[in-house]
Amino acid sequence: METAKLALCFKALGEPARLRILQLLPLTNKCEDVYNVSELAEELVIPQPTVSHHLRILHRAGLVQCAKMCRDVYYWIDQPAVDEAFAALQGIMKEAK
Amino acid sequence: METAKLALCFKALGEPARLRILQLLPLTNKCEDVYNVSELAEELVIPQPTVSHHLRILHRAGLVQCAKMCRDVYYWIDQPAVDEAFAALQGIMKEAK
DNA sequence: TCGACGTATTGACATACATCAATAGCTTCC
DNA sequence: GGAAGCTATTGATGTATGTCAATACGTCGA
Repeated sequence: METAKLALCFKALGEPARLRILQLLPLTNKCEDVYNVSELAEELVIPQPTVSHHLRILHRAGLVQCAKMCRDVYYWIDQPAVDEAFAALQGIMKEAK
Repeated sequence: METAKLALCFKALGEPARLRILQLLPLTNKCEDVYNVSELAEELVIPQPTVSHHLRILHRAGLVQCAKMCRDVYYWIDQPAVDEAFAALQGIMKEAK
């Protein structure tokens, strides 16, 4: 992974509001009883557009995926992508002699 | 680890310039032939104050340590701290049902 | 078709931050 | 003691970004 994309991943993770969102997202798309965006906003006591903004950043970083179901949009964590980011970081750090 | 400190770690990692610095830092403080700050700056073609600024951010996040040797200051990666940050992220993500 | 609901976008605003030049603080060497 | 070298700090500047209100867009149900 190039460093620009890797930095994008960590930048996405470097915001308390987005970490709070990740706390509420499922690790797969197979889960039932999952929050849609509005429910996330209500749960976090954060305006819905702000939550949508943060989800967009997480999605652009490739850390979460989403699917539209009827009127709702559901997001979930792309755990392999998270693992890959950390592996890339380890790779960068091990370049040192 | 509280989310505020965790976000600080990832914010520190979310900058290409700082990832480039990490590429040059050793994983322990036992290494020989290691760059001091000025040599890092020269190697990266980044002004020395800018490198110092980034090192400060990495240090405040707890991701690197430093030691003063004579006139030079040497920085190295605190790998246990990096691992701990990733473990904390995994813990946050696994809170989801 | 119209209204209600869920989500994304836009615009405005304040704050955070990366970057660099200048320079201050220390340490070492002559 | 003074010059040179290494690092950190300060100040200035432009850009990036988090936050929110307003609203547009799309979907569903009556």
